[in-house]
Amino acid sequence: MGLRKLIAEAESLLREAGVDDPKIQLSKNPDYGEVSSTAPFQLAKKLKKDPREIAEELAQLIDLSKAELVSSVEAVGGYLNFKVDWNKYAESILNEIFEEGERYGSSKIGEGKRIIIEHTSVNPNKPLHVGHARNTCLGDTVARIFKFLGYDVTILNYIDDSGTQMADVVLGFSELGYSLDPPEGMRFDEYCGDIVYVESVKRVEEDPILAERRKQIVKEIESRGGKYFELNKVIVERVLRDQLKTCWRLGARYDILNMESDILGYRLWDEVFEKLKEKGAIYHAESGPKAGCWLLDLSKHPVLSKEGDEVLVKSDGTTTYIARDIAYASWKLGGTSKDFTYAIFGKNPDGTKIYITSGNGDIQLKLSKIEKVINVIDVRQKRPQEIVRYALKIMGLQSEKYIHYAYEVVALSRSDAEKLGFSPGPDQQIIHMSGRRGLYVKVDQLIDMLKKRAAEEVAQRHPDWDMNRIEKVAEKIAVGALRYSLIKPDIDKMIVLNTEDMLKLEGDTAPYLQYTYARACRILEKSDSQVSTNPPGSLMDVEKALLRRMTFLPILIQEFGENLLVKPIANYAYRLASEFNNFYEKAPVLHAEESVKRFRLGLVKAFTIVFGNVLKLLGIPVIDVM
RNA sequence: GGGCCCGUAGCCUAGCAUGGAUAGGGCGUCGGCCUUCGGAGCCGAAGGUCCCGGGUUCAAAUCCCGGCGGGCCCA
Repeated sequence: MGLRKLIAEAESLLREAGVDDPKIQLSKNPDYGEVSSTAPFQLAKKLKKDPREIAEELAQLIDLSKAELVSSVEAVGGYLNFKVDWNKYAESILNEIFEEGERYGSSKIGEGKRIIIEHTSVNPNKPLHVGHARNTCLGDTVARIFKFLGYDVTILNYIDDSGTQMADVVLGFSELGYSLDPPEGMRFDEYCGDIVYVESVKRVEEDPILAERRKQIVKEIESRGGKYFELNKVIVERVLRDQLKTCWRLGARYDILNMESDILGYRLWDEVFEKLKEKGAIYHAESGPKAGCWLLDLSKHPVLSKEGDEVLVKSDGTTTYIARDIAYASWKLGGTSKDFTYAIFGKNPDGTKIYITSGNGDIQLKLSKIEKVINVIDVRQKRPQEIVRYALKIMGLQSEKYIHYAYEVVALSRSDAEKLGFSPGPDQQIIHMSGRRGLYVKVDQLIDMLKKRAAEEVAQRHPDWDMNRIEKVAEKIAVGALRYSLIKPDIDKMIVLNTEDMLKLEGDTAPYLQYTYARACRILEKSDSQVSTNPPGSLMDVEKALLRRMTFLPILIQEFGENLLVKPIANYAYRLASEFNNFYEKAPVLHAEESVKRFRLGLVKAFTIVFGNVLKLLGIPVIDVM
């Protein structure tokens, strides 16, 4: 146990010296030791003394005779800085890493508990664009980390197969003469989204007769019968199968596909409706513009009360999107007596089964011991998600477990919008993507661009490689690059897509991380010496820095359990790679004297373990040779 | 009109939740390092009113209040 042991030791030393609740922090600068305490500042107030004096006194009081890792405590300007015996500390860190291996950084905190994560959830009428990819990559990464924390993770993908967006494409195929066969070389999801959907939307806007026809189609799809319903089913499945190819390419996987039509079909809403009525949370409007509708009473909500009540059932008896979402959310929390039945839709690349809700299915799945339900949905859905949560609370469900994992959208830069044929206004710095207008950059399109760029680099470095090998590596580089650039920024910040910048493979990018890993592999490959965890003498600064960084991982992962943030881990990956490259530059391994060489090989080996774990958590493909 | 989020060098960004010692990086610019483990690398330089103004505190990029600018949601 490296860092955690050190912190525990420093705490206990301070406690023995009489500090009740010693605060320990990581030192910012190696000159201040490994960990420090600001306890003297806290005590200064109570004791009405100079913190510098208190620090001095505490430093004197601390008894180091029982300390294992701490070698000295120094008082500097009111701080207490703990320095370690680096030879012991290094050995302790390396031993822990080698003992834990692939599990290094993981935990058992989630054992016996389930986390449900819904992500992706793209309407099945178009291909995925980069905005969707942010959702998928975030959701998939969150899932990977929860799994590492020991949780049972179930991944849902919600498929809205029965809205106006479906009627648009059904109309295109049935009334506007589009064939169900895409043009040569084009995938069905792209054909459907890029051509049929965009054209259909345009025509409906221009032609009231088509608009009327579309309304009929929506109704028929909801009624679950008739030729439009059947046609819609075909389209949904074909698009969905194509969309999943993109998701898999990004490294994501799914357990269950929840069809919106089945939420209707299984009448989950009826039960929820009765419950809400019982609780007096909904009422039937008798007059006014919303006469005939059933509304959710929001008057007691601290914020939403200012915006009026929310319609759940329209005057024609159909449910709103939010109503269905409340029903679906109740199911996720185990709050409905009815449950879906499933059929098998297919398999993930890792061989695990993907289930799909189905009226004809005979498979039952019981999702129990639910700890959290995480819904990865962009920030524009904040209000509706809050309404859902409020309704759950009224129904007596554990709404605090229902989490809207909100992230900002991906927008287009001026130059990318222009490339797509859009003319931005003079002051328009960002342009929002739009499926309806066909204004978006597709995920596969972007990965392919990255791949081409990466392949050029690989080919240059390995003139002896055949195309197949180059392509394989280039694909991994491209996917890593995209995932990293979508995961790394703060979820509260909009990403303005700039494909030119994105094609760079240097600096703070995934290829840099992958390259660093490959470099470390070369060293291990070229050596046949024994690996040692025992430092032969005093350590170089770059060795200490690398060890220090490696020992942060377990605490970092533990913190994820509290803040659910992926960004700090992406950031950590970069720092760790950077420390390794510094080490690589300044501390020769293979050409060092034997005992030094063995220890450094230990460092390199440990690095590949820790770094490999981190890359896997982030879904960045690990490459031995690139 | 109401609510939410963002604002750190030319550009992008870390740090903000849990206040602490000289605000870290990356791109770009300029200058170095391949007869030692892969130069997708490393080192150095220039570049900062941490949006503005108050407040809390021994201590504020970080917490609180009020503005400004941008984005979003609702009406």
